[in-house]
Amino acid sequence: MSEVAATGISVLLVDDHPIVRQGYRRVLESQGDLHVVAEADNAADAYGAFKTHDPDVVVMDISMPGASGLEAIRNIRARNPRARILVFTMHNEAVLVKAAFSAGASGFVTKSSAPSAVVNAIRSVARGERAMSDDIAHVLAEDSLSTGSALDQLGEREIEILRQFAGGATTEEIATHLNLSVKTVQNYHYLIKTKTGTRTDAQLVRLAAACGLTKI
Amino acid sequence: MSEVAATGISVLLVDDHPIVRQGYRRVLESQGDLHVVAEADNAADAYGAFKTHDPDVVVMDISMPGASGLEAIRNIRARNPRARILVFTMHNEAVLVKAAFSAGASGFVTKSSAPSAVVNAIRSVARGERAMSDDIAHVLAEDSLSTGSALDQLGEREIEILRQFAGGATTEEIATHLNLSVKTVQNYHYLIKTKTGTRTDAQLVRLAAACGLTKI
DNA sequence: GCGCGGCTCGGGCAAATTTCCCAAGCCGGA
DNA sequence: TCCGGCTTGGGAAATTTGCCCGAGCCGCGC
Repeated sequence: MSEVAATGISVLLVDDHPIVRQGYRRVLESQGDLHVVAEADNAADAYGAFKTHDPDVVVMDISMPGASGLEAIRNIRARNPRARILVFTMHNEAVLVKAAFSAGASGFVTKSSAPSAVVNAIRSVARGERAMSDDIAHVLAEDSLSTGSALDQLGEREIEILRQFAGGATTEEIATHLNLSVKTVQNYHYLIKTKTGTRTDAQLVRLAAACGLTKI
Repeated sequence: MSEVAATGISVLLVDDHPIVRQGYRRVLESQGDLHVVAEADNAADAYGAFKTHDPDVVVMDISMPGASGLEAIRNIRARNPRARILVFTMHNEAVLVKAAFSAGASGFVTKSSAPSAVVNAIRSVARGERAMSDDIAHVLAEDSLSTGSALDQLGEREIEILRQFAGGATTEEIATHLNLSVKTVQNYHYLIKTKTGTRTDAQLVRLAAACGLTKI
């Protein structure tokens, strides 16, 4: 997998939409140096295909049904820490980006990017570099100026409150469950949002779901 | 636009992701009889491109930022009632399908469909037939048998606002996107919650996700 | 031992949002 | 034509949020 220059770059495509995969395949293979050696439409198959084909780069949409794409990244990296994974998705939330990188992704490119940016990102991660699209860099820059870190920064209590909140409980219900004052739960709610850099309850729910804290 | 057999089928591609469009273009043009004559990444441009190129079929993802894709369908059909519009999206919620058809779409195909099903759907709508992918037919069938899902009671505007909200947008952002007052969006928010019987924003997000209105 | 920093718990208070009720315009169907 | 539903918003009370603060507890290093 290291002789990139001589053999071109082998790519594993992971996306849950068949025609999207086929479209990417054609775009990538028209480049000459990029070769799609396998496709997968879910996290489990992605892991299997990675074991079989050992591609230079995995291009993966992390918003797939079933298991979390982040989990797939973790699995692949656990098997081969040298694996290069380029996340390619329509989401551009800072928490997701950070979660992807900390899960072991080498790059993060949004589908809003120009096709040339995507293929360049693939080449970059194949060379072992980190890559991200301009909009993602912007999101992360904004985020680093305003907020702290993602879900790992949360304490036990905060995790528990976030779980119940994302599960649909009201502030009062959480307070009752945990024998806290409503005020305390409200403060935790606020603290969790600032810590995770989410501005909306909906984003918080999505984050919790993306991190496997709650299932939808 | 009627001499389809002699000249092939001209297609206008509407999707907000550049590389997705480029992928579709390659898939469609490899078919021989399909020719992509224009692309657009938003509703307004789609309408302009339709006026300019008068394509046989418009292949459109209705989940675009800004104006509703349903609105774009209506605009195009208002200009030319013989326009053939094939909705091509990842959403498979019955309310969305029904809304698209009542807005004037000729077909509805999900991105989960096999590429062959997509190109066949394009040929079908070009012949003036109605087309939908198997999963959409299944969803509609289920829907017609059920007592009504939670989202069935929602109007088009409510669906759009719910989608954006569940996607993480704030009330003000939604108001800006849709050119409404914040107050109106707030009222919709409240109305949606009462109609769906949810008491929490988190429950609303989960409902939207469960119905395929948004993905996590 | 002692301070430092972290988590946990909550008060306070202005600002913002939500909740609920209401009205008006528009449009399609009976 | 009238009724009902959708869409758009105003108004006012109720609630929550945003951000500040202090207190108790516990581990950790000096």
